[in-house]
Order: sequence, then structure tokens, then C-alpha cells
Amino acid sequence: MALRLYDTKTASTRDFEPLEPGRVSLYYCGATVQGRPHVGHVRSAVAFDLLIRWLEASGYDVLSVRNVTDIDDKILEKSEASYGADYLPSADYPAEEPWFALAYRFEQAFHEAYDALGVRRPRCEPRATGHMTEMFELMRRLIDAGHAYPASDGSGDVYFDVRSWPQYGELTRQSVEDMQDAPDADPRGKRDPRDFALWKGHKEGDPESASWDSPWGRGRPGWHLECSAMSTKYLGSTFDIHGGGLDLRFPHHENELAQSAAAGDGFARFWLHNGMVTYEGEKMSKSVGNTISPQEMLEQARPKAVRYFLGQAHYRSQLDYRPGALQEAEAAVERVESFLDRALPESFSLRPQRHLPDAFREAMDDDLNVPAALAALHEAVRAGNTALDAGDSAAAEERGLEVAAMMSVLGLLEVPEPDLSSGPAAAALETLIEAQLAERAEAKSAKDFASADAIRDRLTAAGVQIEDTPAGATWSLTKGGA
RNA sequence: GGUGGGGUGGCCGAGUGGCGAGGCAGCGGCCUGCAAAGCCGUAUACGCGGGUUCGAUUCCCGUCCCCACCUCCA
Repeated sequence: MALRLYDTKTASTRDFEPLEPGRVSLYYCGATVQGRPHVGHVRSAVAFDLLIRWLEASGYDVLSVRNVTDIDDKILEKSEASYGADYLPSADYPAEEPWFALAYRFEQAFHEAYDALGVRRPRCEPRATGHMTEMFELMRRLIDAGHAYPASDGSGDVYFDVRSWPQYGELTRQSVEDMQDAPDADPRGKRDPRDFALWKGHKEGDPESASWDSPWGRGRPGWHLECSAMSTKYLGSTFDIHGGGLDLRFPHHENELAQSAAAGDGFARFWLHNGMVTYEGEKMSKSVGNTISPQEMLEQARPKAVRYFLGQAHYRSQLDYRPGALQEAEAAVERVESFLDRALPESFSLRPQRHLPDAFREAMDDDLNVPAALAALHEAVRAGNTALDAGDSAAAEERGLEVAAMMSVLGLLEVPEPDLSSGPAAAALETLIEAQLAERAEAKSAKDFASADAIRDRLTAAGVQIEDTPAGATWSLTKGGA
């Protein structure tokens, strides 16, 4: 069975064949770096990381591009606020800060969050501010083709002419007539309220550093233009996959598609959108206050458990967070890991191509059906544990290799963990615990169970869990080793 | 008003015209000195009302409710 993906534009699941055999070109929208990452950002990143990993496991060379929007209204507002009279320092905005420093600071915060969850970097990560000439060129093409125009009010704005492009709305299957009027419908120099800005003329009070000279005057780019310009620059005028969060479908992706198609580019062949993250059924939003940040999640559970949680629902489904969800994910992850610890030797070589069970492949090929893939994973764990119980270590190792291969494809094998296994403190801890376990073993062999249990209780209370196995007692730290 | 997506057992979450994925939690058993881990077993599940069908959670019609997008949003 070949890979099938759901394409938002055609609203159907289709066989995926890349434009160029063996190579996949993928562009997905990253963040506007105006604040710390929230859970939705990392969910999206995990979803596309998963897609890339599966494409690679399927033998494709994937050229992945993810943008950084480092200039926009919000970034300028946040920076400007830090110089305001009523500015109060906060954890996220601790000091006066130029817009470009603010953007770069949060760009790094995003990298930290992605890294913490084992989201691999894309192979290219272009910034909007570095692609002015590409944007000018696209604007030129649109104006020449009669699909864009400089504003009539002398503002220096340049707009896309929605009425000149009959296909406008094709991505989300909406007609311009049926669209709700924007509450802030300020026609300014627009021909139609639906026209959107390709270029925003420089305004009095905006920092000089936040504007560039263009053939249509000094200013800065509109939001959508960068993605059209950068995706085609690095991936070509037609490329395989364009992705992002479901909330980007409109207006962002609709506008990108309109711009690029009107300029004559083939643009994306597949549009993939991941679902939103909700908090007990409601979309997380700062104004409602029902948010949980990636950092808070990482305080509650191990990074691997957080990643498991973020990836466990189908990528197009809404992912609901509720208190306790991370602990459940942690239990599931630990079940898998404890099996791997028992089933696999110290070192082993992994060949995913050979060790992935068919059920897992079929699930992933079916529009990345991760829940079904996880069922295959847990089934292999169960079968492996049964083999271990029966003393069949060869069969257990075979299942172990399967489980490791699946975990690897899911990006769960190499999520960085807090380092508890090295350093002087860890060595001291190990010496102390081993001494306690030796004492307990002695008490047990003397049938002095009261003493043996007292030692175990003491260790348990200290956060050290003891398990007796035929080969002797083993220990592990509970609760992520906090 | 327009456009999409949903309502599945205590919770999460796949899926299918007929043999009840998977995880978490619970209960019973095996194992264990006792535990832990593991294994086995265990649930009148598919919003509501009709219809099609030998048979519908799955298809059709109606209906109720929820969510998202149409404004910055992953």
C-alpha cells in the first residue's frame, strides 16, 4: 500500500506521488516570533516532524522548509509597548527591546521548545526579513498581470486584487460574496474590502529599521507574501506539500494560493493542515486564560511523554488537553520503555525498513494514522512481554527490534531526557542505592522480610522504585526523576 | 449568514455494513514471602428519531448539540 494523504484543497484523501521521484519538497508554516511558543505551535511541529520521518522511512529524500516570520504588526507592537510610559516588565517581556531583538529572542525560544521535544530542524529555515527582493519580484509579477495594485490613497500600501482572481476562495471553498464582513472593514485605498496587503507602506512612528525601500515606496511586507516568495524560491514554482495549522487555512493559505497562482506558479500540490489543541474542549486562548505552555507540560512530565501526548491523536483531529492527560501518556511510554529495557541487549542495530510491522506501515500510509500505528506498537509490546514471560528471549528481542523501529519512526526513541545517568551525583546515588539493595537481598535470603520491606519502603518514599526480577532487584527513579 | 469538522464504553482515541483497535483507569485471576512489573480474563460503546438492509455504530433522511474558520493565530 502506498502513502495516501488528505489534501485540504480537494477535501479528499489521495495517493501521494512526489513531483520528482524519490524526492519530496515540503514547506510548512512556522511561527510569528512575537512571544513564547504555545502548545499549538509544538503540536504542529510534532505533526510535520512525524510526516517527515515517515516520508524518510518510506525512502524519500525530503527537502523541508519552515519559515520564521520575524516582521509583523504584533512584533512591532510588543516592542513598541516595551518603550511605552505604562510598560510593566514581565517574564516574557522583561526589558525595553528593539523589534528585531525581540523577534530573535523568541525565535530561539521556539528552537528550545522544538529541540526539547525531539522535533528535528527543517533543512532550511528562512526568515521573512531576508527575502525582500524575492517579494518585490512576486509583487512585480502580480502587478504586471493585473492582479495587484498600489493603494489609491498614497499610503504606500500594495494590495492583491481579489476581484481580479475568480478562483479566490478555492482552498476553503468559500465565495467572496458569502464572506462575513470584517469588523474592522477599513477600505482605505482598497478596491474591495477583501483585498489584502502585499506591502504595507511605512507609517509615521514605525521604526526606520522596520522598513525597506521597495519600487512602491518604503514599507514592510504583508504577512502572506513571504510564504509565497520563500516557498517557491527554495522548492520551485510547484512543490509537493504545503502545511500548517488548520487556522492558517484562511486567510493565510488562501491568500498565499491566490498570490502564487495569480502570478502563474503551480504552487503546492497537497495542502495538509493539523488540528487545533483544545483545553477541555475549548480552543486555548490567552484571553480566556485556558492555556498550558510547553514549558508547563515539561514540568509535569518527561519530554518523551509530552511528545507522545502531542502525537497520539490523529494529526487532523482536535487534540484535547485535560489535567492528567500527560500522566496517562507517561504511563504508556514507560510501559514501552520497560519492555525495551528487558527485551533488547545493550547495543543493537536498528533497521526500520526491516523491522516495521505491516500493520504499522499500513496505518502510517493511511494519512498518518498514528492512533492505529500506536495500536500496532502496543500489540508488539504485549507480544514481546508474553515472550519474555515464557523465557523466549529470541522472540522477545525480535519484538523489541520492532518496537524500537516504530518508536524511532515516531520520533520517540531519541527524545532528549534530563541527564540522570552520569556525573558525580548520579554515581553517588547509584552507589548508595546499590548498597541498600545488597542489604535488602541479604535480609530477604535470611527470610527477614520486615527488614527487607523497610528498605524498600524507604527507597520508595525517596522516589526510587524497586522491581524484583529473577536476575535480582532493579531500581528506577519515579516521576521523571524530578 | 457562509465554509468545514465532530458527537464511540469511567477518560482519551481509531475504525468498520455482520467476527467489540489501542492506551489510561477499574475489577477478578496467575506470578510474587508481600509488592512492583508482566501475563490472562473482564464492559447491555457508538447523540436522538425515522428509513434502506437478512443485518447499521458504519449508508440515506430528519433532528439536537459541540467545535473550528470567515479578524491576528499552529
